[in-house]
Amino acid sequence: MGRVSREQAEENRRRVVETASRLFREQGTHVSVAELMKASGLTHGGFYKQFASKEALVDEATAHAFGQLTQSHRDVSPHGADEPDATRRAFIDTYLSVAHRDDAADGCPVAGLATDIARGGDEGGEARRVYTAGVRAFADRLTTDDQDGITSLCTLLGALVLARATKGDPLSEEILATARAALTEDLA
Amino acid sequence: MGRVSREQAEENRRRVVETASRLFREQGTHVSVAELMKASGLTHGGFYKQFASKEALVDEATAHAFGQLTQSHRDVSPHGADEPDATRRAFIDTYLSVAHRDDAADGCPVAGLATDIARGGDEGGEARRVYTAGVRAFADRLTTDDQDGITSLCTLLGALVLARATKGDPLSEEILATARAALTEDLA
DNA sequence: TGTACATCAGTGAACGCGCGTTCACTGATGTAC
DNA sequence: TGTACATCAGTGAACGCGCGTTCACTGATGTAC
Repeated sequence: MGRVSREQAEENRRRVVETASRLFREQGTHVSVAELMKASGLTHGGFYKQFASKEALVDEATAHAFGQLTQSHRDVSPHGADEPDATRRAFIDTYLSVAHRDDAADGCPVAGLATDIARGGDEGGEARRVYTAGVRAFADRLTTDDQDGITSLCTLLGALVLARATKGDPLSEEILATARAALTEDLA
Repeated sequence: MGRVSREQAEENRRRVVETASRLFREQGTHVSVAELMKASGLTHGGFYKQFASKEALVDEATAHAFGQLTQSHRDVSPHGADEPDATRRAFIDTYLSVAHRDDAADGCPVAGLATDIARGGDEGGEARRVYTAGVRAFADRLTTDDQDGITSLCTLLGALVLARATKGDPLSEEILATARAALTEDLA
């Protein structure tokens, strides 16, 4: 193929990080370098021209996924909205929707990466720090005068994880609907 | 080593299932057959004298883990206890303890196996059915006149998963304590 | 601006290793007489 | 009860395969003049 322009190389690199952040959330960080590169339209050999190791990509993809999450929080933040209750209700309904359950790749990294982060070595690298900061920020966003953000996040996350694990059984939709009702019952 | 007595063979088999049910909860179902057999005091070659495939062991180990869960529910059931509120409080405090966070191997299979079940193929085999039935039974156990069992389970599960993923940061203990408080605030 | 050449992103084969699984072999167990 | 032999749980080497990583090579890009 020969050398590629600097802009093209940067775009290729970005696409690998983006692909990784999606496949890691969907299938876990065990997704292979070869698969990641193929899904990005490249061959696996070039990987180490862009990344020091697979672990470095895991760190970068985790940061990328949490960057997107931060952006989506900014887009529909309960804080300072005209109608905070309606905004919160919309956020909860989206988070606990069938669409979010079925699209882990584009979904919340707190849910998609939880187990891989938990099992990823006790010390844990950059990914663990980014993850923890993301959880804290998420809980803060959910905190209101009436609701504790940490507890709301636990219920949201638990419901999404359980709905994904029981998908295919009616219980899955029941979990989503029940948690949605519980989390929105005090809202206007 | 030569042939082994029928009772010895059955005990060896039981030990493999038991070991698998612990290591799968702790590290995921990616734990290798060789590692599983070694941890059971055997060599890997004999595995297929006892199990049809690794997938069959995953199914059996999942069922074993949920069998233990059912037993522990029976031991400290909120139903029919002399002091139901105290029993429920004790259960929640144990479930959201640092000890349970740090011992996934002997812990709740709903938490330890959630991601592996969710990612384990859309149709999913026996393990998926056992898991779903276990979630339903767990939620039923948590249901009271005042509390919805599904929502309580979502909060419990979410808190445990998040505490494990943020372990090493003070946020981890904060999550456990906050969820404990929220889940027990209405109890006597 | 045009030419000569160095750079380096991407390719594809290869590395050692661990995976799930198979198999020839061992020898104590279990059984037939 | 004692002996002869078939059974089969467990061993350890081997299988094809995919893993993360390395490397010689290609040839368009970027640069020096």
